[in-house]
Amino acid sequence: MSARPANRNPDRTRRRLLQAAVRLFSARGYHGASVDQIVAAARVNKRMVYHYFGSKEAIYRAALLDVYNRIVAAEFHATESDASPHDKLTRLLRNYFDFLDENPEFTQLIQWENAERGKHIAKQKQLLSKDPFLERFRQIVREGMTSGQFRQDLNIPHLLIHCIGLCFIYHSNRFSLSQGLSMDLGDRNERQKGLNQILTLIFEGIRAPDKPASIA
Amino acid sequence: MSARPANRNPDRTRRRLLQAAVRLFSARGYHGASVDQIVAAARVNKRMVYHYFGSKEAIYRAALLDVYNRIVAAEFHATESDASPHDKLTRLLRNYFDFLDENPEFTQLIQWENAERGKHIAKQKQLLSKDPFLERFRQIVREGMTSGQFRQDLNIPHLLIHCIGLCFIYHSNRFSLSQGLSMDLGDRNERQKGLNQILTLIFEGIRAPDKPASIA
Amino acid sequence: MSARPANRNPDRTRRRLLQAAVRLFSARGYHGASVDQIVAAARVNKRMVYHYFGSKEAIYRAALLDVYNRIVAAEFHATESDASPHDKLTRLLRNYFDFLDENPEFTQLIQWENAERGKHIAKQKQLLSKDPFLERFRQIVREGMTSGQFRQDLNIPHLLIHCIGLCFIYHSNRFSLSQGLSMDLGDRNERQKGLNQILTLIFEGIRAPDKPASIA
Amino acid sequence: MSARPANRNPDRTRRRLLQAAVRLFSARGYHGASVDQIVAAARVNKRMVYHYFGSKEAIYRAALLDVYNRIVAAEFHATESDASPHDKLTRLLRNYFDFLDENPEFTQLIQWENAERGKHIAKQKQLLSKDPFLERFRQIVREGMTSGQFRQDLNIPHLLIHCIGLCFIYHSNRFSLSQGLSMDLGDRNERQKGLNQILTLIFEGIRAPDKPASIA
DNA sequence: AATGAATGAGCTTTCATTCAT
DNA sequence: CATGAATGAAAGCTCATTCAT
Repeated sequence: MSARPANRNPDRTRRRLLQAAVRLFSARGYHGASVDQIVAAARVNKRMVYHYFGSKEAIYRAALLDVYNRIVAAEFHATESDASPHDKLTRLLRNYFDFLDENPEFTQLIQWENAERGKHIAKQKQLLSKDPFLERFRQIVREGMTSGQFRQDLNIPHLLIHCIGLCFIYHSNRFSLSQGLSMDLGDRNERQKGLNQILTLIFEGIRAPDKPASIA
Repeated sequence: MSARPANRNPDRTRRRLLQAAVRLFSARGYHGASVDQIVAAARVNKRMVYHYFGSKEAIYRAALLDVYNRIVAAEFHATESDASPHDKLTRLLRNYFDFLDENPEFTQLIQWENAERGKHIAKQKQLLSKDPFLERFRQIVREGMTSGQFRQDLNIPHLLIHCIGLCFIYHSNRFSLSQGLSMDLGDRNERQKGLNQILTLIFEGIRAPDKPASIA
Repeated sequence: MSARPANRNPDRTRRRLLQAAVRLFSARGYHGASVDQIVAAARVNKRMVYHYFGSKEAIYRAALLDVYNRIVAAEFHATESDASPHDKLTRLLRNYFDFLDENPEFTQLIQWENAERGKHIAKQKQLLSKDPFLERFRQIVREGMTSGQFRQDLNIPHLLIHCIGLCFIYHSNRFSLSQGLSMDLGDRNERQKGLNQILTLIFEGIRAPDKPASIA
Repeated sequence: MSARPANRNPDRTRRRLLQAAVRLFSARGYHGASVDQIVAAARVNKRMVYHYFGSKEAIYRAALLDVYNRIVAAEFHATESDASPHDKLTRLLRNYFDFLDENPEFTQLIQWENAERGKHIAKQKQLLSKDPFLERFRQIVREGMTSGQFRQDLNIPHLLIHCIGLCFIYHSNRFSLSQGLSMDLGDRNERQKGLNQILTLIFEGIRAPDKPASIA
């Protein structure tokens, strides 16, 4: 028979903390965001961070895991199995590009994390173990190579890196490029223009030498 | 016959501070590196940071400017004017890729700075005003388009972004990719393998449709 | 059976801080007293200043408010309603003079604050809104004017300033006057001697021209 | 044959420092003004403070002495010897009131110094030894007492304190009074209105009981 | 005479964390 | 489960002062 009926809501408290952590860590990085700011944004007691997560680093890793789960959930699976490798890959890349577009918290946390030389990723074994994008990419490229539509000498892991690089740069270096090139990469139309040329570049770059270009 | 001969050397003091700042800020970012750490690394009195630069943010911007000056100094000019656009571009991209390889402080500071949404770059007007890589890239691609060796429908700014993205990703996302792909992008050989495929990709991707592939 | 029984007492901590702040700020002024000195005097952790008040300036304003509340609490009300205006005013002035005498922290903080051109007072709206001394003074002087015992041409606000000035100077300029006049204004008897002449001065100065002097 | 002809001007340097010190110490007090601010305002090298004065406290005392010299220089002597004590005193008080009005640096430094309990005055023996206002005041009041125009029971030192208090309060408590009385004591007209009533108060207060009021 | 470099102690404030209730 | 008090260390920065030239 407590005086205050039910100010306790463990799920909500934890969820709020995690949301605030994702927001602030992605915006300011590990050192740039303080525990005080997180609990203020989540409007919960500071002690709760230690109750639910244990330390600042732990809640940071939880935030990292949370955004990773978003790309896992994305799955990129909506490709009909009877489409051509070209069409499948087009779709996959568009989906990936759009995912980055729509999930700036993911993009930014990855960038902070790489800037810190993967310090926290290394301690979080679950991470990146089964990125669906990676797996689907491999399958499709192999299929294209087997069917003879793609070049035979492709190094798939590096090609994957190239695709990621082509998409990622629009977010990771958005500010320095915008300033250096006097254009606004914050504009979505500009980014979509970039994506279209990325697709041309990739497909011209990987199609088998004797195959015609746009048939595939 | 002074007791301590090493005293009183303003140039050296300033240089040491800047070096230490470049090193620490590139490794840990603005919030991750403290003034105390910088002066300890530079082995000068803390007060000197404020004497020579005025604030932590000011020495950070000085560090940013310093690494920018390195890419300006690189110039990438060693291309013979009678070479083909293909050869020129190959050389330029190799030089750029190698520059990133050999200047991790540049690469990382750019990454931290973009992670902070270009907060400090915006205040430092000198920055990126005349990146030599940009200019040379434009010239060469225009030449290739004019001579008919490159496609006519290329969007040059975005193509530049693509090239930068293809090179940058090997450094910017090195740690998350290494973990996700179970390969070591810290290995230079691996990166050079990537660069070779980048060149293929680019030149297949941009050459004019009816031109043969490897002649250019 | 706790080891240290004195722990964990928020009221006491806040109270101690405020007391120490009043003491030190009144003795040394805003810039002359440091947070370190205040927490040392209060024997609490330095962090608590920011926990309870937020900043040095905020605890200074709290100290200012605290001493103001003392003069509000004084009220100066012990005047019988059937006494003459002369007697009432005598009593009021004696009470005010004695209040300044017994509350050097009030006197000094007001002086510091005026020396700083009222910088902090301006931000603290609660201050001085209803000083009881002011109100009672107005009432009594009006009564004396209405009854014809005081001059009709009195400017009440300025008369109030004069009374305050006559009392305040014994504290505000105590040190420069003591030195210049070779007398010790720190001596209470000396001050009471001054008060007696103040009363003569005031009542001779304000009584109606045709009224006899010492009857009233 | 020095390279720089004559950047040396010891008098000017010292004068600049002293001016800046008077300005800043009167505005912010001893602890509120820093040596850095003073040399910045004086636009001279910081070392010069120690060259010409020796320490921060020494230049503060020099500033104190400088403003004291201003009241010494004022002298308040322009009273014709054949005027009545009443007229002489009127003139003296007006001059003093106006002096305070026109020398806020004097007024404020005295206030800071008293707020610090005369800490520095005590070390500066020259100060206040021969304040001309004090001496002239004594003479005039004695003359009025001897001639029978002023009361015989006046305590001259305290009367002097009263006069100073009546004048000083308009400056020393200007800010707290302005707020408490909802009037602007920064306005010169308002202050002159106060001065007029001060004169009435004083002369009514001190004139001999049987003498008519306004003849003198 | 004058300069600017250099210093160590101290400033106000914020950090991540733990304790008591 | 939840709260707010409490802590010591460290943050960025300024202090008055001295040294070398």
